[in-house]
Amino acid sequence: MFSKSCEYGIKAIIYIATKSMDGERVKIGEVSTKINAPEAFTAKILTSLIKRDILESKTGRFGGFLIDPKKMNSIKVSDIVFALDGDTIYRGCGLGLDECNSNQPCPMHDRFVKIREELREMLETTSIFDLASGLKSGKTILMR
Amino acid sequence: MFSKSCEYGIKAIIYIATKSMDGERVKIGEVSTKINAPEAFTAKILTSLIKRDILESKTGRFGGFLIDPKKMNSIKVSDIVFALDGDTIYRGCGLGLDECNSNQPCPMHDRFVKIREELREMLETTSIFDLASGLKSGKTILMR
DNA sequence: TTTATTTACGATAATTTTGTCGTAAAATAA
DNA sequence: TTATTTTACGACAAAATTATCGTAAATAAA
Repeated sequence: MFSKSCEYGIKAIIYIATKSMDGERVKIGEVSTKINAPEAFTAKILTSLIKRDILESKTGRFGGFLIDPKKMNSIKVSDIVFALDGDTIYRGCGLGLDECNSNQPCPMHDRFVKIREELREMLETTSIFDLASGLKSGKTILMR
Repeated sequence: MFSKSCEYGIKAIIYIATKSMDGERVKIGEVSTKINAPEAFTAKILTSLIKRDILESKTGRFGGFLIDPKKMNSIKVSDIVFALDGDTIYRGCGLGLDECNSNQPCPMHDRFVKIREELREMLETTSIFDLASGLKSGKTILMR
């Protein structure tokens, strides 16, 4: 479904958000440990999410990553997915045709549109706050 | 969503099915041309689908690929997807956790289950006959 | 049996994705 | 200013996916 980068990115953001709720910055080593992902790879992904304004960082002592709590409700999972995987998951043809629409549909077009729209709707209405709250309360986990 | 192999595999099966409806065998060159895929790669994919009993082939003159018309209703898209991509699309965690279920869910588990179940249902109820009929009647296309 | 045709198979290659490493740059405190 | 800590960045490496190629095996016609 999603690339590894995207899976790691979503998990990292959720984890950092729980910490930011308490006003704590997180260092990359802690993030990668908690989401069970390679440290350097995670760092690279976070850098690209910073460029998309999804989180902030600070270098140097007492530095680390954080997410502005005021933004947690407006940042949606779809924003992270779009930043890391682009929009093929919403817009692309399920069978890989360059152009596929209701005028010139691939054999699975109508069936796919239904699923994709639900997926898009789900990702666009699920906020970082929603997901971080579940993790913080212990209802959900990021690794087993 | 699906791997390239899977996209090619589904398209190839649909195309071969339309020909088999007319009792015609198809050669690999024609298949790859009609689905806009590399010939040798397509051949390899079809070989693995033959091993899964989804289609048949015959070597030599007047050889080629065919799908038993009697099977077209019982072969579902899910069978092709499972043969080529496995079952991670139905069973895997959206965030890549090795174990993720309602007892120990990832933050997106419940939301994902809903989408995945619909996807699974769709793939398991869509037959090769359904898709080949649409293509044969000109309602749908395999390349632009 | 010989020849022509077509798929089967295994080795190899190219590309993309995933992952690693070393060093630069920034921030802070002493 | 200097030392320490932490992210930023770019080059590089490994692994997985996608794609190609040569030859073997099968089939059938001549």
